Amino acid sequence: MPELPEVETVRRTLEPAIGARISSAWCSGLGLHMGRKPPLRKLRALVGATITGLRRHGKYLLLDTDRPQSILAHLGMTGRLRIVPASEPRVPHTHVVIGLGARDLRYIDARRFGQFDVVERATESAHPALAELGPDPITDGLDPEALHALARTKRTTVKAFILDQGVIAGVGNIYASEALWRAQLRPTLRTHKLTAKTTKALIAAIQEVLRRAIENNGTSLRDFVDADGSAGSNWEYLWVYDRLDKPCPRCKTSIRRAVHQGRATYYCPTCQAA
DNA sequence: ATCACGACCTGGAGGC
DNA sequence: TGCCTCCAGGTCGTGA
Repeated sequence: MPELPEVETVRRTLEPAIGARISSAWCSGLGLHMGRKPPLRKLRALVGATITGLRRHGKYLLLDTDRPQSILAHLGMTGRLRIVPASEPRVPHTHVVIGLGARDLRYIDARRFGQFDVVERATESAHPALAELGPDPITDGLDPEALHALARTKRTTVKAFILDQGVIAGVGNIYASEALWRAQLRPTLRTHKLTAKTTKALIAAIQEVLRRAIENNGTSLRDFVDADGSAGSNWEYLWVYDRLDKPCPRCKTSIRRAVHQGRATYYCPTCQAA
């Protein structure tokens, strides 16, 4: 579900939690991604700490505290972070509850593909989840020459390339299709065929697609909501994703769907010819 | 070493 | 109504 724009939307709607003091911690006891359980003892050790900031890198969210530790969260496919009154009943699949006085910060994740951890800020860049991440296209920017050089060393497709979190952090399956349509590149194009010019166009397309989605508070195709429970509106603005047989907004050809590496890809067979 | 695939989970949608 | 199959925004380990 959540790609960079959705995580950024969550980050922004969590900002009212800055300044709040952690009053309690609870976990369901069930494992999340790879069966790993959120670290209840480390979370309980943060009782009394104050939340001082919220950062995002790619699809990862970091909640900083006034201690040397930060809380690391990844929403997987169905993860949600919500701020709700502490009196509100827990919905099914609630896996972490961090009490903030009268409010709770709750992590809810039906499929349990998400991640939740406590990290030492001083060494966070060595954390397995963060160590291999590429640059964040919004906060770090993307260097055309570096990306072009990397593309030339690979034999994979351009779609797999931009989905690789070690290359670019934050692009997921929806925005990969959208960015490739915007850049007019065939998803199956091999990366070593990218030129300096098409690499630049690809970077511009990725950034435009992500920025536009952030402006629209993310894409809610099925069940994405922000920390206040609101759905994003970017689904209204998708050019190709989930638009099988609908007209291409550029040339009116029917949008096609193909499966690459087990993931659905939507594209225009006419104007994504390169 | 690189790349593509299946597995990990649950729920919703659609067909019969 | 109910059962069955398929599909889903992510990531990792496996085996080719």
